[in-house]
Amino acid sequence: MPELPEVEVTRRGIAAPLLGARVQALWLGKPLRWPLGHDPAALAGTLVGEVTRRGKYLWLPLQRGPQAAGGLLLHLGMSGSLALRADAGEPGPHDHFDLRTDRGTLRLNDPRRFGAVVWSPALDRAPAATLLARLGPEPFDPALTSERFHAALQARRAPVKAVLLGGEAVVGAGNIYACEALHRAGIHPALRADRISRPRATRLLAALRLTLARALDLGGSTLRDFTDVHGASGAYQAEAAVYGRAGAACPRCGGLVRRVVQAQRATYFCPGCQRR
DNA sequence: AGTTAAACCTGGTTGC
DNA sequence: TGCAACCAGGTTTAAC
Repeated sequence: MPELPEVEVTRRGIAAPLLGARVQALWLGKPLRWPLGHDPAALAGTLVGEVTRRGKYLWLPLQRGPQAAGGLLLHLGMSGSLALRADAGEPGPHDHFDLRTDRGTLRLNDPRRFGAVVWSPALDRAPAATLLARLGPEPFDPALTSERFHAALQARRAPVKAVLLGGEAVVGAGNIYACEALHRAGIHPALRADRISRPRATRLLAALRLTLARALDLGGSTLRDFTDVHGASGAYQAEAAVYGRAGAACPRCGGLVRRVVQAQRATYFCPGCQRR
């Protein structure tokens, strides 16, 4: 699930209430993608700083008095979501991490356990820096110009859909928003990235930004598991033009939406208005 | 070097 | 109804 909009919706839900919260305890359930890499008890008494996001990762900095105490790098994987509650109760079968603070419990629910919570001494040091090293520019970074985006596409011979998922030209798009952005831009998902003209690259970047911004407005997409920190579902999936709509009519041209498989992932597109 | 497949894990849906 | 097969929002790691 969680693509950039869902992760950002989550960040917005926890940043203010957790700023300055005092950590009382960390609780770990079943193993996630990687071990925490730190003694949970050693983090009790630290204060949470400002939660930030990079790509689909969240960073919760911790400090002990004036001293930085590293932080937690979180990823929601395919099925993860975070909840923040004053009285969280006992963890359920798919709850695998709690950050218990004096402002409530931040709880990770992740049925598939592709998610991760990793302690790192700093955002720019291992292991956090290693995990973030390959990430391309943020989609809303003004420094990501259409020139730079086009240049990044020119460097890749893979299908543009796969390049969007790769996150090197730009981060944030997962399977839903890559399909939706390509549809909005009128670009065929199988088109080689290096065959995309400057004008079309400009159009694709704009389409991606519009798609992600719209999803943010709607609280993200909820296919099954995702909810924001208050338990609310996203609403974007209801207005998806192509994702998950194989055989249905394209809202723009009325053609039939097709489902194909690219790089082991389902791709939905409209052959009528997405051109090579 | 660069692209592709396999791996991690659980549960819901589909089809025989 | 039962059960096997397939599918799902991601990303690292290993293999061509």
